Amino acid sequence: MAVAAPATLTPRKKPRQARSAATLDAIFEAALQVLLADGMRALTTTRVADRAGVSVGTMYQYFPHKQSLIYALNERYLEVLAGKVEATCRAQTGRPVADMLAALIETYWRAKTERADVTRALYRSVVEMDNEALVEAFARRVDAATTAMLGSAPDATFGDVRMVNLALVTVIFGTIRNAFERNLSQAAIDALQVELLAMCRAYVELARG
Amino acid sequence: MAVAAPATLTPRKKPRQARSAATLDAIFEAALQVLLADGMRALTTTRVADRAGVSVGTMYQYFPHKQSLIYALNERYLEVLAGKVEATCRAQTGRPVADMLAALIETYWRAKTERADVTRALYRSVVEMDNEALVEAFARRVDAATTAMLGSAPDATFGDVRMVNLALVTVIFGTIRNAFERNLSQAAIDALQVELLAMCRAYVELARG
DNA sequence: GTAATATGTGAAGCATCCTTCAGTTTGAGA
DNA sequence: TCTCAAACTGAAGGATGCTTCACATATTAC
Repeated sequence: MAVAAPATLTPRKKPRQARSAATLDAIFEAALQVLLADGMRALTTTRVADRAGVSVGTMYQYFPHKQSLIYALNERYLEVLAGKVEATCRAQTGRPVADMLAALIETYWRAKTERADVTRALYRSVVEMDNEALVEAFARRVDAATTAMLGSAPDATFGDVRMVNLALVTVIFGTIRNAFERNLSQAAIDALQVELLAMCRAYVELARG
Repeated sequence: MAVAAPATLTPRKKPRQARSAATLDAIFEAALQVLLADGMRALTTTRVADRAGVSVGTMYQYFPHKQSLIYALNERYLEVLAGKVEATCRAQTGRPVADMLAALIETYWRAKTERADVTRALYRSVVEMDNEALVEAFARRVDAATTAMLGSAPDATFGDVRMVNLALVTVIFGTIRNAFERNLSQAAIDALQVELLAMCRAYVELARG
């Protein structure tokens, strides 16, 4: 992420020995597991530390407070997600718009599906803490990648690429999140993906010069 | 809402005198204000009671615990929202699909815009507490209304109305929520609404028999 | 006017949980 | 091997906040 994390949310120190790097990983993993198993409510410092097999004190050597742990957790997740989207955009540069759309939707959809539970759990933690800046930065990064991709399409030139891009990105991401928050059957979800793609393609058909 | 609220979330008693009805209103209003001003974090029983001008004990006469208060708050909000959507659907019965879509989007969009702050604050409270059942019921209620509306269109018959409806509803609601969670300029938001409508219309054009 | 019921009060109990720190263990370099 | 810094420990401090209950006040019914 390109955001300079607020000073208060910055980790206390970086690991210097292999041992402590492992500890840090264990803490992250434990936090995620607790979040998954028992939700945000149960995400207490003691519980995370216990599951990570370390003491609370250790956690406080890396994070000045609980919130910074959660912040870091989200940072990690969004980093990976943004990376995936960017990779897709790079791979689709110069290809037909219809392909771009399919690839973008597929990437995002799969990222959510693969670990729908993690997605949901983390999303809750984002809401609870004030991590809007993180999400904002993620959005900007993705916007840049998709706008560039769309601009490179050989079979379409848009009057206002930025507008078309905003519309597509908002619709796609919003729809996918909405789809996963309702407890739909797998069949319904799959069908929805197809419809979403159809809708985006129809829209682009209209919008291209 | 059609959900039978879980026993643990049911209010303790119903007001019998005008006095206590006013108290209840004050409590709801206070909870909303606290939520708006300082977020979920600050929503403590004492703070809500203070702002409502009653004592904590009074709150506990109506709600068995904090969570049930928040549950009731969301119930109220979703009730109003669902009512608006249903009204729109009724009004649009038998009209051209294009009009239906415009009306549905307009209704939902306006409901969110009117009090975007309330919407956001409440949404957070929904996520934090486990009020998924409430949201689920809301979704079903809206689904029923919109499906009926779509089925009544004179200028379109759909192979699978339920599928088309699911797609439209998911896209529209998802997009709108996503739009309001990013801090977009008013201009961008307005433009997005237009694009969303265009997209939905293009989709329906494809989907109708 | 009086009894019965509804409504309201708020200090105190109880539980939870974040955070610190003085002290111990482990690892790296000389 | 020895020394120093890094890493780790976990009991205890301190703060917050939910919930209760014995009591006070207001309203209604008779």
